[in-house]
Amino acid sequence: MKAATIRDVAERAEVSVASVSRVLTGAGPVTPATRDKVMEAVEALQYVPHSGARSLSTSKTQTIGVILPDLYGEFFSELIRGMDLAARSLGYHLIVSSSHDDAEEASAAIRSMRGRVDGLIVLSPHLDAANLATSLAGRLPILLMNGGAGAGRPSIMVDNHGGAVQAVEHLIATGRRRIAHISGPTGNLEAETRLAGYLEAMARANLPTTVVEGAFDQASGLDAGAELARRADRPDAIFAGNDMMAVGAMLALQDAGLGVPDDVAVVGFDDVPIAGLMRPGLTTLRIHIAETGRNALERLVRLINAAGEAVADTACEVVRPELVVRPSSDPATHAQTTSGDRLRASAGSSPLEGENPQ
Amino acid sequence: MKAATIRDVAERAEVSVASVSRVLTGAGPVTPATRDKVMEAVEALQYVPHSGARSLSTSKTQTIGVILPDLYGEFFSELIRGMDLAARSLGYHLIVSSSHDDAEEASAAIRSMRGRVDGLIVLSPHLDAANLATSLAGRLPILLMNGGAGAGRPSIMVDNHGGAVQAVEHLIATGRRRIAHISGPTGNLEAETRLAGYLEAMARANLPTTVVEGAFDQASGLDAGAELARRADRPDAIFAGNDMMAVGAMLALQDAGLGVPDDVAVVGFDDVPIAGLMRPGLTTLRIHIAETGRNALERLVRLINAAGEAVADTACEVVRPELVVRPSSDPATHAQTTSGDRLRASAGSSPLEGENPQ
DNA sequence: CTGTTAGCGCGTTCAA
DNA sequence: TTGAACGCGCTAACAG
Repeated sequence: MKAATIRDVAERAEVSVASVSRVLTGAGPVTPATRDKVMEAVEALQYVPHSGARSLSTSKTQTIGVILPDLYGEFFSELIRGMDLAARSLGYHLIVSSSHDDAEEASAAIRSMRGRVDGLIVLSPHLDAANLATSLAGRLPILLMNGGAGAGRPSIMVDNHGGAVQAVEHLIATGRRRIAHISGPTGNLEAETRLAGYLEAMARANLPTTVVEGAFDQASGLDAGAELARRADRPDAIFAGNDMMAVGAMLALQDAGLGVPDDVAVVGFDDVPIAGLMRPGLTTLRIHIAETGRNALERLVRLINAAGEAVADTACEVVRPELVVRPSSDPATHAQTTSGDRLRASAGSSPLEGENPQ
Repeated sequence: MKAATIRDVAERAEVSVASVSRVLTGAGPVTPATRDKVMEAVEALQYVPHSGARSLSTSKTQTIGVILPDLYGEFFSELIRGMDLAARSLGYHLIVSSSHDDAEEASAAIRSMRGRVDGLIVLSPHLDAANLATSLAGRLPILLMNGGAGAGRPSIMVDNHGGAVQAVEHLIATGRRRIAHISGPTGNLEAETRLAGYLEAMARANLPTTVVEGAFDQASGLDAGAELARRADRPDAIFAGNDMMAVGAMLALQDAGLGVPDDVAVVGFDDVPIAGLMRPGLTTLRIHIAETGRNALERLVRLINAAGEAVADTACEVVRPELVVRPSSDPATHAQTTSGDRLRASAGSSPLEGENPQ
């Protein structure tokens, strides 16, 4: 009744377990005759190697862990999709662990990964957690995507500052002056860097700043948008710290009877799929999210394969967001986007398209 | 340089490995004195138990595998989010494996899970794969969510037929008569059941049917919507097989200069987050996606814990979708939805809200 | 209460 | 080319 082991196969095939192992792993010399006997037994017994046991003896799990703060929203799901695609093609499995708000939880999650994964990708927007990660992981290869706190460690980060500056400069260039910012939560590195970029660009242009703190989700964007809409010195543009808040803000503005972009322009960050589906389409800073995920995973695998020797890869790779102008900030783009091309482009802009989705 | 093992800890603490194990697992009697010695050594050596090895000896991995066709779109990400939340609170890890278009790929994925997981949740809209799953899994507890092909197996399925009927009846009740359907891809069980529901409801009302096949993604919804908009006998309502296609169709209609819902009403299926964020808000059939995911995981864990004995759980749990009327099908709801309440409700309608999202 | 030992299932030397 | 034996790191019996 129990699942067959390598020993059962060996007995039935009347060979040693070593031969079975050699046949199944493809390594080592094997006579066609014994190979056939083994394969026959494997078929008959419906044998499938126990990957846990294999891992223990090879000390390779062919699994990589992904630690992230949450799984909510399109940003993370796109990222994971890219990672999963890469993992599949490289023969790796993906084990995800989310909902790590604070550093303590995150480090516990990291700890529980030992012996379960060959490497880790850590997305932690909290500085503390990032430090903990590097120390707790021991000799486990780690790739940081924590928003910039991975000095001297292999990492990938988005140029949040540069992106924010681009956003603000775009708004200024299109004639906006009272530009408000809906920031991400305090303590979040990405959020703080984007805020800093906004402040710097505004200062450089000698414009007054307005900041409302959000929480990187739609609801907080809605609240912030509503608040800004009520103000006496209502802004003529809003730069939100991410797309989800931008979407919320846009709805709040519309609900308040304000036109986007006529009364208020809106710019987001990330270019999640929904950004191109909103009406008006949301101007944003495009990160090829899925592709970035794929890239991260591939780099980690490279790191794993080079374990020990080449510690040369200690660089921080920077992803430069690209400004995508859509109607939410520029009425001039309205015309182009009345055809379906925009949606198609939006859906198919990444090399990593899903197949057969439901 | 290598990570410390239980033996290293035992040596340093001057006790046996058994005592170390007892302290760490909490099982078995231990003197406070030895406990302290062990803990000291654990601290000093930064020891973390090797979960792979532990799994091998306990034959429990504390990991469950999720096999799904794709990771694209909000449906799956929401589902996984719910599962992940439940897994965390139950002390389980989640290993996801997607992009299994055909039955062969899916069964390969299932096979590779042996020895790596304690149970499996399989979402396969292909009947073949479902059958394969049940046979390939061996003695591994399995929960099917494949759209209805899990006769006699623990499974959860959505009442796709009933949902489709609800959608059509709603459209008829609001005065629509030329109701077209954008179906999911042929061969997909969910798609076919929803189509059947549409056909049946239309036949019952003595109305002529129009069906355009889509692929459950936005792009195909866009194409289908454009085609329907061009037709001489343009429909006055579209029921799409899922929300993503409904969104695409809505954009195509708007791009064609048609008003939603004035010229054409649109209804989707699933109630993914974006449904409530579209303008107009999309009428749809709500499945509490994340909650369903959580429920699935909890049930599988129950199955795992009862392994062997109670094979009583062989039921097919049915999730009944609930019609959520939004402006895309009913202008009358416009008024209520100009306030932010709708968004908030949409974002917070599930008990499973994410925290600290980015 | 503690230590010794035998597996868990597999890969992998090392002789033969 | 093959097979016997060892070890991966840990838990769980069983003695002491």
